[in-house]
Amino acid sequence: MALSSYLSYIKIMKKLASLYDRSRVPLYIQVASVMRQRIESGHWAEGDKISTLEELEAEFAVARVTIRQAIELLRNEGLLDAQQGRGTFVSGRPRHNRWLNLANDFDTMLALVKDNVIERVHIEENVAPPDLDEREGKPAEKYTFLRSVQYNNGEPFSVVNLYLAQNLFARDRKRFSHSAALPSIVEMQDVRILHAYQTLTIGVADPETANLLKIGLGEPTADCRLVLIDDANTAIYVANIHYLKDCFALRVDLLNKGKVEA
Amino acid sequence: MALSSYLSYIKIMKKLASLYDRSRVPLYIQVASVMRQRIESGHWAEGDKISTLEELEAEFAVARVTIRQAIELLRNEGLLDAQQGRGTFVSGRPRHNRWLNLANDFDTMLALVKDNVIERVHIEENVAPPDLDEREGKPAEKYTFLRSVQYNNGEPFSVVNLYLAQNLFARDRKRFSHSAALPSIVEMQDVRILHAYQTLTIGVADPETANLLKIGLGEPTADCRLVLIDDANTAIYVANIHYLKDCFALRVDLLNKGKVEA
DNA sequence: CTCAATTTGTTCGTATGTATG
DNA sequence: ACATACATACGAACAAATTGA
Repeated sequence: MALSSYLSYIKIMKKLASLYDRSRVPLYIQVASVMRQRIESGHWAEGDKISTLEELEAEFAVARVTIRQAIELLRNEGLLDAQQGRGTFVSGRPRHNRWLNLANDFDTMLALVKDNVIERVHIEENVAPPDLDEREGKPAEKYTFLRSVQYNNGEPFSVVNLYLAQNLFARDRKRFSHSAALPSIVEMQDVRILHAYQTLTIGVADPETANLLKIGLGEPTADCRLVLIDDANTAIYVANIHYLKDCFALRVDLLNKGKVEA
Repeated sequence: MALSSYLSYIKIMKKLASLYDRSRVPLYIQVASVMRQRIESGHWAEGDKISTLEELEAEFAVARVTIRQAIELLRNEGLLDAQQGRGTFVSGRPRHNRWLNLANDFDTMLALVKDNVIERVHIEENVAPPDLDEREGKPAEKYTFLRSVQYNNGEPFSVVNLYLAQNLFARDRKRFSHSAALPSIVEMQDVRILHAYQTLTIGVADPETANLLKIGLGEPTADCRLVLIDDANTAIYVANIHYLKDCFALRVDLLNKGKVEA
């Protein structure tokens, strides 16, 4: 059966060439993500008529029904409005979520943390040290592990997993248990912070984080690791912070030596 | 049929309570993402025996087959090795990709860009200005649009979409067409850059970006926008850069006023 | 007003993928 | 491994609404 095997070859090649082996996420969701981005960025402005189904089919190289599924998703989000015979229109813009400007110097970071509404969801004393990079100083003997959730307008936007040197925690259990740790540490006159290493990467939500932030497992998050080193080269504060991917931006004027713009 | 409607109610509630309505990404992929993260972060170290299927079923609250699908994915990536009767073991770690440290001040940015291997994939002169934020100065009359791809070890890791003021481009077409624009601009003695606004966010790959970076549509990327403002408050350089999510980190010592660590 | 072109909406059949128990 | 249910995706045909000539 030369013909049929040739046909199945075509079919397989088509499959391989498709976008599908690169991500395995349902196609209509991928398409919807891109369209959502176009609306959010203003590339498709509110009130605009977007491309026709036929054009979108061609652009994304998918079937009509798949485009319609994507549009249906965005309709439910209130972003699109499809009208038979007329076209599909942009009916709204996702609420602007980039209200949080991440800190880029210590003072800004402090100011940012001070206003945080936090909820401690877990505290455990005398735990073993977290893994540390070679540049991140030496571990203290014991730590207290604190997990908290930050809220903005009642919505969770970040989860903090903090290892705080046990001796520091013991100095003011009450305060550390109920409010942000950073200001408390800074106020301690005898604690000298020599370094505050911050590392920002893109990660994925593990089950706990996903639950606390109310997002799906494996969805991307902005992961910020903050390590404070004291004058004995001890990592007294090791925080892994997971931010919702949409809630923040990191704005800097590179010519202004790290000063953060408002 | 009171019973059957009750049963379907149960079914629906179970569905709603599941992780599924939060992300719609196939469950086994979500599970695989989390397990991949654990390996990458060292939480599951190479050679370790990971939890049994039963434990994983319980932890993720999914069926056994779903766990096995996730494990199968990671087996194909060479990260896991399942042996009947013995258990499942970590057999490798995803290649360490965080080789790129994003710049946080102008000089570092320049140094970083100078070594870039770029490939221009598109050039178009005399295009209309891009959308500008109110803080991003005034647009020039015309721009040249340049799209390029950056490579590291033959692998693409970022796509740059650059709007360069037309008059600047015209001053050295050849050089701008084949190498990074930033150094060329800095060398122009009569061009004074007053601001270099950088904004980092998490975005999603549109079709062009996905193709150039060889990733799936809608996968997360790190989006860096860089706008240079000259002494006439004109945005002479507007770049939207999409980085692969895994290739970079942004490391800063917050106490060292924006200086970037090596 | 009618006609034709355009555009979205609906449906069928088929194949494959996902998830449970 | 199996049986079941439902989701995803394609292609194609047809229906219904809108627009403008």
